[in-house]
Amino acid sequence: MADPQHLTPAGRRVVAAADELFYERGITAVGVALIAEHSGVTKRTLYNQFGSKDRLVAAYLTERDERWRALVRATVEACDDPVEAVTAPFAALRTWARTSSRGCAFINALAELPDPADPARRVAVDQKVWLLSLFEELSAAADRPEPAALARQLLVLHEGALTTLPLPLETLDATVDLARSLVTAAAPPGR
Amino acid sequence: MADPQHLTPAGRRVVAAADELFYERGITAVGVALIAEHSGVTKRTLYNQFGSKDRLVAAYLTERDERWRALVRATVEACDDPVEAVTAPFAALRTWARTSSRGCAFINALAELPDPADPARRVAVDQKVWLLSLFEELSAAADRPEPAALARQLLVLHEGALTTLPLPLETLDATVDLARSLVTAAAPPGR
DNA sequence: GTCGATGTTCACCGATCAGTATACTTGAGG
DNA sequence: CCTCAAGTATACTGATCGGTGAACATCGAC
Repeated sequence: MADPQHLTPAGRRVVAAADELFYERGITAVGVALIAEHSGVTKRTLYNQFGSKDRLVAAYLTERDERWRALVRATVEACDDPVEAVTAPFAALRTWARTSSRGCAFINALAELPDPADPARRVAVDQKVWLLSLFEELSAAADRPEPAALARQLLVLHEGALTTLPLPLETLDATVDLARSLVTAAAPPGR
Repeated sequence: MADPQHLTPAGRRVVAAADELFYERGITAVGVALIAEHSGVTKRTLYNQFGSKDRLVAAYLTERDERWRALVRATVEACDDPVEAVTAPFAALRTWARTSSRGCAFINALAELPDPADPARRVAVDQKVWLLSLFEELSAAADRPEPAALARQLLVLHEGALTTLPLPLETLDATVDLARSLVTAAAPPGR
């Protein structure tokens, strides 16, 4: 049911409204009635499609995750240089930030949903694990030594830039520069 | 009213209960009745002391901020070497993380309280601004060139480590190492 | 000995919450 | 023509939410 391919047109509009409202105003603070209203759909239809608010939240995070991964993949594939590709997620972050001024939706979800059994937590944690292994793959492909350690550093930088986004501190450019220098400083071995 | 010095004994117990419950379970998810119960205080007393939930939230964040700043200051002052002192907030973070497995309370609060006029947002933003200028002061005192740029990098690293804390990724040690190398790599000028 | 601050007890308010019941409409496919 | 799925309209439930009113207890200070 979390698969947007299997959703009806009304279901897709519900997820779109949930995406905007949950992200902008917070998950707990937004009621299902408001989402139904914004998507031009009856509350009954919403429940026929998703069954519960928890599952709607999971669908919201899943859809956002898929959009984010698609953007990152496209940015990576647009890079000719494998060294440049390692920092492609940071370039994607700059694009992403234009419409996401409230920080990371997944970190925010973890903040609001402390229950370890909540299915939405899986989605959020999986996203970070995915990004970490992507950094590692890209580092290895760019012939960096110790790609795992570099990937950890890049992930922390990425999360730092993402979470300071709602703060008026303008940290994005400085972070991208630092990430680039970390990657280039980690020279290929045996030169 | 947010000053813990002016609080009555009952008021202090309320803040202590709010500190635990708001942080562990989220601000919106925890009702005032639950906080009153956990602090052994009547809901009436809670409202006599704080007036509204918003103000209690602000008091909770203020108290947590003061505790955090005191820890950082103590850690900084325990350093003999001014270069080592620049990364003292990261050492403090390691201590802090032992009791804070749910990430940064201030980032979490920003996630839950999207209203720009919310007084609690000021507290959260001010904390990050304070940390940024502390990094800058310490960098300047350690004779680093471009202390402002270094401070930005350190803040992003710090927030990255803090927000990945609830994730099972073990990023803290790697982050502290990277922070140290950034500080030592920024050699004093004119040597 | 009284007075004000601190706190308790407990009932109460209107609003909102997630979720459900029932009956009706619409439109495409066989 | 009929059927079935998708969706609408509306009213409803029980619980919980933040917040209030009013009367009473305790106790140190002047």
